[in-house]
Amino acid sequence: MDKKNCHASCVDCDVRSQSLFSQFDGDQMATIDSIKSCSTYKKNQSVFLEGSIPRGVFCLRKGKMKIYALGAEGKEHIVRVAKEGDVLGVKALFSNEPYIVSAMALEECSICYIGKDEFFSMIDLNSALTNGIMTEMSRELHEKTKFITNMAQKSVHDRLAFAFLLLDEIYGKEPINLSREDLANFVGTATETLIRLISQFKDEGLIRTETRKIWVTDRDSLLAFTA
Amino acid sequence: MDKKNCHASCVDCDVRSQSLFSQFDGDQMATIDSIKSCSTYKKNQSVFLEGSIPRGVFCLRKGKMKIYALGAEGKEHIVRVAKEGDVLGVKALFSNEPYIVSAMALEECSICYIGKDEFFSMIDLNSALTNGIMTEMSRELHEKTKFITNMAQKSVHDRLAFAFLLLDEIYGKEPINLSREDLANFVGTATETLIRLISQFKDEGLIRTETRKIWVTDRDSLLAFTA
DNA sequence: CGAGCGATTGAAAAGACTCAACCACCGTGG
DNA sequence: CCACGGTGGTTGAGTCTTTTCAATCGCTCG
Repeated sequence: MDKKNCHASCVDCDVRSQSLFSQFDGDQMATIDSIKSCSTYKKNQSVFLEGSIPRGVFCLRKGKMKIYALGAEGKEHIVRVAKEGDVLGVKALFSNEPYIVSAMALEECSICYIGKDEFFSMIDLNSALTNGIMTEMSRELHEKTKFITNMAQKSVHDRLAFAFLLLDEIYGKEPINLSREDLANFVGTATETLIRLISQFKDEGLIRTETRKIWVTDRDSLLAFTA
Repeated sequence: MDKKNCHASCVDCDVRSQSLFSQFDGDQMATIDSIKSCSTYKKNQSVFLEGSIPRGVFCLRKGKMKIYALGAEGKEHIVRVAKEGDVLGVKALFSNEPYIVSAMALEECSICYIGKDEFFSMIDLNSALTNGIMTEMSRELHEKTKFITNMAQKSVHDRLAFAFLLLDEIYGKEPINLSREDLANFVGTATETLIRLISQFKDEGLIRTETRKIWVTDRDSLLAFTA
């Protein structure tokens, strides 16, 4: 594994407030600090692979990751893009089955790791965490359900509009920064089709691009497509 | 509401063994019996509606239900078909948001109901239930993830093959019994397309039909499409 | 028996994919 | 410093899939 260790404390982790771990007090934070490790992953480096056995959870401190599955013919499908503060691998730990998705760093990432046993003992100590996980799971299930309906009924055009809105939130103030291929694999279409639609969206003034960077300039109009 | 009460006990409920409530002892079962109510729903009767506030959970004792969302232009998309033993509405209770899907009886159904407060006090009493719910949620999340990948990448033909396999398991020994329109709304395609594919599947000897009933006759070949 | 709904078929049009070629940028090594 | 090769991005043309619209069929339930 080609990753470097870093030694940062959860206490001053500026993404903690948005994460599952937001509800911990000082003591518990110290505990986490003592059991977690933190590594740096380079762009395109794998964090975990579909089919392998989960041994802990990951907390994304810095950077973006893509979570993807390999469909038929090995075609990659990006299930989601994870951002700072996201905790990955919790469900896999509960379902007690191998990963059904892979995770790869889209840019330089700083990722903390907590082993399975430690994570479960944290749960026993803090019932708020259990509730947080439940809430998180139901929220995610909720989102996926909507997503499936969208996927099933909408044209590629409308799905792309939806994807832009999602990604815009994930990237926050920064521009969306994905390869055309990744974008196509997120929307579920061919790269060429995606490119054609991108220029169409540009012509209509909905987005602005600069090499691979994309800015959403008209959220409302995009939203109208997904209604 | 046009539903009739029935007075059956969980103790001799023959689907309990497959449900979330399988892990209860006699005492707890008696408690549930005392707090639950049970009603009969006729075919095409709504059980709950998208947008309304969840006030409890439903346990499907007998019959099949469709769980669906309304997409753009009011087009129905069937998210799943619930069968005997399925418990519905747990996630909605946790996420504490209005239902994002509706539920309707596909045939005469017998459905038990447990109010929100009672359900949460059950959870407090039996931590195994919490675990069961977590496992259930992660399993479902797992399934939906796979489903999205399938949805995104596969042709209608292959999605239908996948749908037949799913439905075959849900219906068990009985034939799949859905209207062509419901089937189309489950697969995410137009009714006409679905009908054409059905006759194609029949020609290839993968399924057998009789009016609206469908038997899967060649699981292996269907499975090959979804690989 | 007749209305009406679900199922089916046909034909044409639209959407999306594939394949192939070409462009543009970037880093490397000579 | 420049030529080279490689990768990712873009465009065009043809083809296949899927949808749409329209018409017909067939059954069931008053």
